[in-house]
Amino acid sequence: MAQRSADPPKRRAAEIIDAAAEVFDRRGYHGATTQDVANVLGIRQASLYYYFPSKEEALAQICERGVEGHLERALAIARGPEPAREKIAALIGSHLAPMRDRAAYVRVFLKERHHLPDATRRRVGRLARRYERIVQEVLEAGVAAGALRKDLDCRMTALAMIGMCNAATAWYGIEPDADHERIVAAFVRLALDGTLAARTRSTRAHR
Amino acid sequence: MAQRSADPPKRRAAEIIDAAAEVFDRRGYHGATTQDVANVLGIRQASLYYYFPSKEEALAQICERGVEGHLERALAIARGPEPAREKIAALIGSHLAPMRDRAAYVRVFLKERHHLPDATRRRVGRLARRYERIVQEVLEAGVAAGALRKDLDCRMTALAMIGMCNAATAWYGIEPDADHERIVAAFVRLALDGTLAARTRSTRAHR
Amino acid sequence: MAQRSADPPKRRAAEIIDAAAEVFDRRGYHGATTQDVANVLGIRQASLYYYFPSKEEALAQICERGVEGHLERALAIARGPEPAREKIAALIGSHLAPMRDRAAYVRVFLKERHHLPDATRRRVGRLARRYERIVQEVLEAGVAAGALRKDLDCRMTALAMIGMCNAATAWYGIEPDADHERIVAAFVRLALDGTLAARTRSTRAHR
Amino acid sequence: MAQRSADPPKRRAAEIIDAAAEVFDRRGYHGATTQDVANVLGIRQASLYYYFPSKEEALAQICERGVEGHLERALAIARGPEPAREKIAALIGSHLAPMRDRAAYVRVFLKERHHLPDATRRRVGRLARRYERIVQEVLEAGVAAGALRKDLDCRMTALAMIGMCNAATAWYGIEPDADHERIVAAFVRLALDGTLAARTRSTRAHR
DNA sequence: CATGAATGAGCATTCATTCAT
DNA sequence: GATGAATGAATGCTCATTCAT
Repeated sequence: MAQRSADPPKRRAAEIIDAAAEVFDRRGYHGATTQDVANVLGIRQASLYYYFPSKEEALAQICERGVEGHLERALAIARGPEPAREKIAALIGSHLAPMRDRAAYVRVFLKERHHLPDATRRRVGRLARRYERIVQEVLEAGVAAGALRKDLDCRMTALAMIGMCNAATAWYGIEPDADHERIVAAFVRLALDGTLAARTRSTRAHR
Repeated sequence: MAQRSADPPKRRAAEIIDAAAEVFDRRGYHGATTQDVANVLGIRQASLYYYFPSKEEALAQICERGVEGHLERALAIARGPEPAREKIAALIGSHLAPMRDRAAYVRVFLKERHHLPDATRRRVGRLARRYERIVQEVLEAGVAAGALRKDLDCRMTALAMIGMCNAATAWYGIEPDADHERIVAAFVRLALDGTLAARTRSTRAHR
Repeated sequence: MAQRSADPPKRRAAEIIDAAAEVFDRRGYHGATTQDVANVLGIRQASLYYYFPSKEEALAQICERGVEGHLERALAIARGPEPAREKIAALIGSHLAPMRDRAAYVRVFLKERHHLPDATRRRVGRLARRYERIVQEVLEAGVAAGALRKDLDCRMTALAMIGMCNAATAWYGIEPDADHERIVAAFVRLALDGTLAARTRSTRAHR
Repeated sequence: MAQRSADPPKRRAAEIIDAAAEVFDRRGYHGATTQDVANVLGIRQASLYYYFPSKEEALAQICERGVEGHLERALAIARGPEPAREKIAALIGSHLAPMRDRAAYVRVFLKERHHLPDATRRRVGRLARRYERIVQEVLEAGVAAGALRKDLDCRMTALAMIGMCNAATAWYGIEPDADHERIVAAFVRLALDGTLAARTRSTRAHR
C-alpha cells in the first residue's frame, strides 16, 4: 500500500516517447512510421495520439530530453575553480554522461534535430552555439593561464572535441569492450596529451 | 583533343546525382522527395527516371562517390615507410580531403548510409570496419615503434580520430574562417600533441 | 407540486442537446466533432455518451425540436375561419416564431436534415411537402375567394414565401436593428402587397 | 484534324471540379470524401491530386465559379436607366440565371461557403454584403422616385428577395413543372405586386 | 530526351464509439 | 454520472514509380 500509482498518466506517456526515441534512432525521423512505434509498444497506431499530439511534437520532446541539462552542466564546469586540465576532462565526461541512460534520445537529437519545426530548430541551434563557445572559452582561459599550449587553435579544438564526443554516440554501446569509463578515459587522454610519446613531442607548430 | 560531344549522357547524369546529393544532404534521404531534386534541376520529376532507376539507387551512387578512394588512400598511407606521426597527419588529411570537392556526397554517406538496401549497407559496414582497423593498426605500430605513448588506447583513439573528422563535415564550409588547412592543422595537432602545455603534461595515465 | 429533484437527468440532457445544436449550427453536422460539443459543456468527450447514444441520434433530436409544432400550427391556421390575408400573415408569423427561442435548432434542421439516416430523412421530407401544400392551399383558397390575385401562381408563391422565411434564419439575430416584429411585418407586407406603389401596380400579368 | 486537342489540361481539370461540385452539393463539403469524387469520375482518389492541390482549394474554386459575375451583373442593372420595377425584375432574373448551367456550383456556394479558409470566407462575406446593399439601394431609389411604396422597409425587403431566390436553389430543377421562366415570373410578380387582389390591397401599413 | 497523366501503397492524423472503473 | 484509455475505420494527402507519347 505504501507507495504506488504514483503517476500512471506520465508513466505511460514516457514509455511511448521511449519507444519513439528508439524507433527514430533506428530508422531516422522520416524513415520511421508511427506504425513502427506502435508495433514496439504492442498497441494500435491510433492509440499513440492519445498521448502525444503529433509525430513532430514527439521528436521535439525527444530532442529536448536528449540535451536536458547539457548546457547547464557545461556552464557549471566552466565556472568552477579547477585548472583547465580538469575542466576539459569534466566537460568530456559531462558530454558523454547522458549516453548511459538516454542513448537513443541523444542520438535522435544529434541526427534528427534538423527536422524540428523552424522555431524549435533555431532555438536549439542557438543553444548549440552557446555550448561550443563555453568549451572554447575554457580552452582560451587555459591558454591564458599557461596550462594549455600557447599556439592552441581554441575554436577548432573545441569543435574537434565536441565532434569526437558526438561521433562516439554512433558506436557507444555497440563497440565491444568499450565501457563508459574506457571511452571517457581515452578521449580525455587524447584531448589532453595527444598520441605522441614524450620525447617525440612536436613542441612547435606541426608542419 | 577535339572534346566535342564527348559524353553528354554521363555529363547530365552527373548533374542529376549532384542535385540529389545536395538535396539528400539538406533534407535527409527520407525527408527529400524526388520532386525536390527535380526542382533544383528545373526539370519534371518524371524526367529523373531517365537517368537513374530509383531513389535508392541514387543514394547508393552518392554514397559510393562519397567514400571513393577513401580506403585505398588510407591503405597507401598505412603501408608507407613514414613514421607514425606523419602517417597520422596524412590520414587526417586524407580523411578530410574529399570535403573540398564532394562535401555533399561525404555528408550523405555519413548520415544516410543506414538507409541503403541491406546488402549494400552491410558491404559498406565492412569497409568502414576495415578503415577503422587500418587507422588502429597505424597507431599500434606507432606504439610498438616507440613513437606513440605506450599506454595509448589504440582502438578508442582510432575511433575518436575518425569521429572527430567525420563530425567536422557537419560544419565544414559553414564555420567562418575555418579553411581546409586550418582545420587539418588543428586536428593533426590535437591528435598528436593534445592541448596541454609542455610542462603540464601528464606523463602518466590521467587519473 | 413539490418539484423536488423532478427531472435532473432530463435537465442535463437538454443542456447537452443545446450545446450540440449550437455546435452543429456553427460548424455543420459533419464539420462538428463530439469533442467540440464536449468543449462547450466543459466535460469529457466520452461523457456525452451517457446522454445520447450517437451523434446521429443527437442530430435527429435537434431536427425534431427544430420543427416541433410547425406543421400543427400551420394546419390550425389553414383551417381557421380568417380571410386569406390574415392566414398568410399568421403563417409567416408562425413560421418564424421558433426562431425566438430555438434558433440553433431551426437552423440545424434546415441545413443538416439531409444527413439524417435514410428513414428519418424521408419522413421529414414528407412533412415538409405536406407543409408546402398547406401553404399552397391557403393561397388557392384565397384566389378562389377572390381575396388574392386571380393569376397567382400558388405553387411557386408558396415555395417563395417558405423560402423567404427559411432564408431569414441565416441572418436572424445577426442583422442589426432587425427585431422579430420588424422582420415579420416586412415579410408579411411583401407577401401581401409587393413593393410597387399603388398607382404603378401591374394588375395584369407582368411582362 | 481540324480542331482538336484544344486545351486538354484545362478540360480535364474542369471535369474534376464539376464532379467535386456535384458531390459537395449532394453530401456537403465535410460529408463528402475525395473518394466519392474519384468514384464519380471513375479514377483513383490519388489521381485527383494531380489536378487540384487540396479539397479546400477545390471548394474555393467551386464557390468562386458559383458567384462569378453575380455582383457585376447586379451592379450593371442597378446603374442602368430603367425604372425600379424593371430593375427588380432584372435582379431576380440575374440572381437565378446561373442556376441554368451551374446549379451545383451555386448550391455549394450557398451551403458550404462557411467552410472556406478564413481569409477567403471573409472576402466572400464582404462581397455578399455589397450585393445586399446594391439590391437595397435599388429599392430605396425606387421609393424616392415614387415607383415603390413609400413605407417600404427596403433593408428587410432586399434580404427577403435575396433569400427567396437563394432558397429556390434548393428545389430548382427538382420541383415538377417549375421551369426557369415560371419561377422567375412568379418571383418577380410576388416581389412587385404581392398576392392580394387589386381591390383588397392594404395601402397602409399592415396591422 | 522529356513529360503529362496516372496510380498503388502508404502515412500521419481524426473521430465516433466503447468499456472498465 | 463521468472519465481515462484505447481503438477501428476512415480521411486527406504524399510520393516513388510507370508508361504512352
